[in-house]
Amino acid sequence: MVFNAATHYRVIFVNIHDIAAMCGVSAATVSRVINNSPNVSPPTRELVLRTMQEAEYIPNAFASGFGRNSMQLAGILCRDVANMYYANVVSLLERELRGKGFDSLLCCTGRNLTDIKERLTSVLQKRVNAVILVGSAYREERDNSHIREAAAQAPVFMVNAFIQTPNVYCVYCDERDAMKNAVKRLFEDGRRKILYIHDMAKWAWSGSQKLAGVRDGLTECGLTPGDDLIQQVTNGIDPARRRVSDLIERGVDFDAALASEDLLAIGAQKALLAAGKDIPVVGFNNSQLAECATPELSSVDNMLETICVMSVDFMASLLAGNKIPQKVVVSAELVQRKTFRA
Amino acid sequence: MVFNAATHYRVIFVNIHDIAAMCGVSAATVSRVINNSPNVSPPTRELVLRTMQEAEYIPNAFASGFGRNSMQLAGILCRDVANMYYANVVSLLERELRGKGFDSLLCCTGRNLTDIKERLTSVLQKRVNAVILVGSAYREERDNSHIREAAAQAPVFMVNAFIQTPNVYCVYCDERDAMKNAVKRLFEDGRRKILYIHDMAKWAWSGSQKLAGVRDGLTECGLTPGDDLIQQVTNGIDPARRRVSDLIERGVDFDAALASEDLLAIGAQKALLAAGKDIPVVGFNNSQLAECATPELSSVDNMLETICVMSVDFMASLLAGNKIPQKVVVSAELVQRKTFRA
DNA sequence: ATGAAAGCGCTAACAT
DNA sequence: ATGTTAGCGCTTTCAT
Repeated sequence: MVFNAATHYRVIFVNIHDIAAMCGVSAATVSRVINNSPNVSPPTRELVLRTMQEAEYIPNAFASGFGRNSMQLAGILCRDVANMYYANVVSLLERELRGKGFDSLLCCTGRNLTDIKERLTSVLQKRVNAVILVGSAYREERDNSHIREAAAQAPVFMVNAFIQTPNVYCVYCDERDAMKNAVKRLFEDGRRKILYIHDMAKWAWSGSQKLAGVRDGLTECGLTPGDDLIQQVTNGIDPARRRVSDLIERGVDFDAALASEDLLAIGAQKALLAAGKDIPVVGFNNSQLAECATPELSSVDNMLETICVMSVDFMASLLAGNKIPQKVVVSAELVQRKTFRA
Repeated sequence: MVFNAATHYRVIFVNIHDIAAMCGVSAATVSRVINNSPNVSPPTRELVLRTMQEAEYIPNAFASGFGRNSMQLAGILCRDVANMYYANVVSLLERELRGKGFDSLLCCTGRNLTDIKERLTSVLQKRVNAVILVGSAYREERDNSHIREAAAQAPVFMVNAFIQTPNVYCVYCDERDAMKNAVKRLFEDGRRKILYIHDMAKWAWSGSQKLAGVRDGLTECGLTPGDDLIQQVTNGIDPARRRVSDLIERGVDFDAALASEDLLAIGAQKALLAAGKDIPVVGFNNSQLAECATPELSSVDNMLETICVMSVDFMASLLAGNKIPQKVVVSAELVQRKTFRA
């Protein structure tokens, strides 16, 4: 038994040997009962079970994991769960992982590379069965050696990002294609001057994919991507609103607004509303924010649920010794609400 | 060394003895270096450090925790991180915990009591140093024995909920008082028919606190809480919107709307906007949704950051052997935006 | 069906 | 300053 005797509370842990002693059997037998091995006689099992109950015995999961060399743990890294997008992903991943018997070690890294590396190490020290990297923020522009090194210790799964390197597996949404299609839908609706507003930081792979998609779309429609109509702002409702207001004031001409994130679309929407300008607005992520907007925002759904379910399925499959694809790409879908109907 | 040899990837774990052998020292010395004990000669430390680097040695955190009988882990339970409110709390808790050297085991339980109990056990099996219960959803109306039992294994911290029982520590916002004050502010603004819209499920302590606060406020202002003006709906924008539309259609008279959650306030706001009815609207939680609304929603801030920081500080303090209060209550604050200025 | 014993990777006395 | 040794709680051969 272990007495955890901090000054103001006291906890007694009874262990497998205590139970064994109480039952007059060996620890091995108790272990067999816990892991319901068939090789235990019904009466013995019965006795052990009852004793465990009475003694309020709780098996130590890590000791057990220690013995069998698997902590049944996945490390989930994201920039910040307070961000709705990541919160959604984490929620889905946790649910799927639990369904397969894995616990989730959550780690919010921020965007600082030094911190990220440190957190990666921290997670690997817990001997997680896999590390799951959420979002394209973990893909550095040039040097991804930290990910390669992590992958040397445990399989790495990237949710909505892609890096080609051994033991790293990626499931992501084709955001480039999604943006191209959004532009085309707006074009088909008769729009010829489409404003694209984004918050792409230089290092963001996802951001550059979306931007490329917008350019693809414009080109395919025979439009020229004017500099005025591709606007970069810092993330947030207000920066987007201010920028769009500015554009309107300056007399910049546009007949639709497309954004790289719902939050930005909402900012744009607010500016348009204030100016009495009624044109289509399309966001991205199809988050709850889109429904909160008035009028409700049309938004590109990047299939988070599908992606998360697949990622965890693949993880389990890999851990079970199967071969899995290094890369899976799923297509997005435009969810049409009030601000744009094709 | 341990070879993790699933079919399609291979991982080699080098352990403390490998390093010791490579350096020609004992494992104890390596351990000392890892935990930077002063009792190691500079050259030896140097050698060990270099060797660890070269061998890409990553200490096993759980083995170490095993040895010192503390996993440096906290279990965070919430209904669902996809909910912005919980996401916020989890984010804050994780940040604070990490700052104090604790990892976060995240567990989304849903609202089913059987599931909750199972998850509680699951978390306790990981020998967490503390379990943190987020939200009042964990306080059952009558039987809280599962929490008491958990508290027998590890200190339990409740974020924004309260149960009086040994080894359970609670930090929460005085939502009753907050609601009372919100009502009074609306009264002072000249409002006499205040609609309160909430989604209180019977078991929700937080919900009943808020409702009581509304009643307190009405009473103190000499108003009678008419049944028509206290409306319960299921959570979500649409239910709230529909209900408020109904009320307006039925000619129910009210001159302000107060809600138990921002989401409901947004629903109410949409109905009011559609009906061209311009009256104050006040939400609760001061979530990002409040800023997304148009016009921006005034909302009661329940001091999440303060609460989370205090909770983790207390946890660390308790684990360090100090005495901490079983209950701390903080007051809320009305954040004024477009929909209501006192 | 059950037990004995070694070992998982590390820490923490206790020696020296 | 360094090594030796005995655990931490459980799993897992290998016997019986």
